[in-house]
Amino acid sequence: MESIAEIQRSDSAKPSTPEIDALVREIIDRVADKWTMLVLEVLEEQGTVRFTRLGELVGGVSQKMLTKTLRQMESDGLIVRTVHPVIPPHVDYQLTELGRSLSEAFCGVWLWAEKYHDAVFAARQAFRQRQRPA
Amino acid sequence: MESIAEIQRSDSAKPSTPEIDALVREIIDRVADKWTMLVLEVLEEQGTVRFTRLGELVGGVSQKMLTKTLRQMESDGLIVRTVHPVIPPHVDYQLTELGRSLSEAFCGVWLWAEKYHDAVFAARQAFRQRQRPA
DNA sequence: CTGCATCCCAAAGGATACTG
DNA sequence: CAGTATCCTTTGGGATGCAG
Repeated sequence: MESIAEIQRSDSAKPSTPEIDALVREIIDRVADKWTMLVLEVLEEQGTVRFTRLGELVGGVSQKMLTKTLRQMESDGLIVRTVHPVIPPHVDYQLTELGRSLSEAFCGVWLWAEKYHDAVFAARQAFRQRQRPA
Repeated sequence: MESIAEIQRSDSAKPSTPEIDALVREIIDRVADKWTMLVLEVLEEQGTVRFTRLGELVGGVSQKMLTKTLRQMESDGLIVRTVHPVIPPHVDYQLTELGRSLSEAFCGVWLWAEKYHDAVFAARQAFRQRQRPA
């Protein structure tokens, strides 16, 4: 197993073996999802939330995608889904410890967006100008 | 319609006005993109990289999506695109200060993925078991 | 109320061929 | 080399109807 491949990159900042890299990639792909992040944020702020309310708070999500996203997050261990066997049905969602940790990790991006959105919009405008030189 | 709904959120941890919220949402939508994050990471680690090499390092990206992603990132002020007018053409990309700051912000998610990917996979397996009770 | 199933359309994305 | 243009497949996502 000790091939040359492992030795030659001892200066790498991250000790990413190809296999770990693939795993991490898989997670990033999954997690770098619009609805996942928004649901995560809502649950972080609101605690325990019911299905319909969650859809309202997220905003602009179809119930189809909401269901899909929630199932996926549940499968990934980010949230717990609790069904109260009453009529009418009552289902609520909340973050797991894992979910909270991801929310915290993503917080940096959120703060970045809050801090630099105007810089981004300015850059876009400048870019458009550059593309249209009369 | 709702009457009290607007007043009751003065205790929110984040001072998000509806307008800022929409802007931030827009940025998150844009930035919570698979290829954007991967390109960002490659450029963070490698510094200045050429088009083809970038595609190789990112891995699994079609040149169509790579081009699209790069254009978008350039427009958003995350990267600079430098064209060297030689034959054959030589174009390289590097992060701007803004791009580096986003990379840093996203670093938390990266570390999260590295730390918890096995927890996620375990959760998935447990979930599958739960769904197949005989 | 919560969601699954279906139909259907629009957008994302891959493969390939071609150009400066 | 660094794209653009084209075609085609996959996925996203809205609408509706229905069940528990």
